[in-house]
Amino acid sequence: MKNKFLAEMQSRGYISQCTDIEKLNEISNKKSISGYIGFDCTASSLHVGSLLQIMILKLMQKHGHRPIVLLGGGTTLIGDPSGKDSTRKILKQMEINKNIKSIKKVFKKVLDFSNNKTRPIFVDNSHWLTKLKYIQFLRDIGSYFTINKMLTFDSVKLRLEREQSLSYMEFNYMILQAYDFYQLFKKENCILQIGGSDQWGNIINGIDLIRRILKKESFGLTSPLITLASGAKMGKTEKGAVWLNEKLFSVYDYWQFWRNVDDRDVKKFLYFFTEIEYEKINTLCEKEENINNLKILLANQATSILHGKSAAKKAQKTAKETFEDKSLSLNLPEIKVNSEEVKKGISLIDLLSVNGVMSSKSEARRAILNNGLKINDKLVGDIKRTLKSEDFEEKILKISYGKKKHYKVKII
RNA sequence: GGAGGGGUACCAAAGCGGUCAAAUGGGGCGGGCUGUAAACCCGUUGACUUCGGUCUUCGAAAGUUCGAAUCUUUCCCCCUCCA
Repeated sequence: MKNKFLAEMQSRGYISQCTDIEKLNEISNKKSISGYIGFDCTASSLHVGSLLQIMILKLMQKHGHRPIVLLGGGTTLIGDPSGKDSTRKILKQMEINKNIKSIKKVFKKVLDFSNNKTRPIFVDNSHWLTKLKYIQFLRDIGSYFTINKMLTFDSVKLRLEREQSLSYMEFNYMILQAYDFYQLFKKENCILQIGGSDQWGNIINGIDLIRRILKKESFGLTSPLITLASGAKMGKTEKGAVWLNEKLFSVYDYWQFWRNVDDRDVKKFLYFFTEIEYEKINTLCEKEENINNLKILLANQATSILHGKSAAKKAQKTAKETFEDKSLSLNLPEIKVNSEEVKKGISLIDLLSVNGVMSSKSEARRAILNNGLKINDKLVGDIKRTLKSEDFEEKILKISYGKKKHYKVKII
């Protein structure tokens, strides 16, 4: 297992379980294979929770394999019960289509489309799922599944044990996902399905189905659940979920997210979320004495992968100006005010609550009273503080909320 | 279908007629210390406010009372046990 796809997968810590790693390794070393990962389309963007899977797709490309991205328009209509206590909210077809379009953008940016052999394929399972005929499907596919077995899968078992309701609709989810794999196996010669560790049961079902109908072998592989040193769930910040789409989570915030990871998670994240070679990471971690440099490296690499090099550089520059030089970076998030209002004086509390920096006036008041607000690095302290022309220098001023949230206020 | 227990703020959980915007813990936010880290310590955590207060909140609705998260009725939901 040298220098090849699975070896790197393993060393980077991408593998939790695999149905038959020896055999899969043998095959993937001999020829180019296709593997797929399905993504949920319940939101208009994926978040960092899905980033590991995306990195796996990238890694497939690196080793000459072809990734298939399944944007589950069909299965999102149903909702995967895995790892959920209650039924997910059901989306309309229209919303799902919008989400798929938006989610696709991320893959377009991250994956490589220049190489014919490894160019990713996008598929939407609604193409085949919505055309299914109920009776036909029950006879052709449903007959291969026993309720006895289905009841033993965690996604179902846990719900039943907790006496949480599980609708018949959701109960069918695993069959549909199995059918997806079957379809992709037939259409695209896709022999591998990858997913998060909660997908193990669903993946196994697909493999079984393929074996039973086509008498062919296929493979399943799951990635580990990412755990943080602090025990918290990965991907939460003061700004909420870490989304991959720029519109929902700015490049600067994304860079900051990586810059701020716990010391104990840095090395792991370098393996997970950068393309730096495994050995290189090891030597870097050994040699580097200031872990902050590794965090900057992580932030630059991870941000480059998603938003491109120049955007990452810009974010780093903004961070440097803001935190190291303590100056006002022009790239900070901007709040616009108009010059007429400035002449009259704008209430600081109003400005912050209206622009979403604070969720309410009370919060703004509290922040000021707790010495959490600064204008141009000077403590505010007075809840009646207004912004006047004198506060601005060349029509610009900086407001800081806490140590990490900085905004540029600009007169227009 | 029968018997019991319960629904309280972001979460968990106390309160069981006025002193309750509601104990306590977790989480969040801010401050201190630091390295934009962790740990620790302190403050804060419904909204609005002319900072005097005012308004809305304890599953939903109606009622008793000067006064209800707390009592009554109906309804909805959840849990445990029995059939």
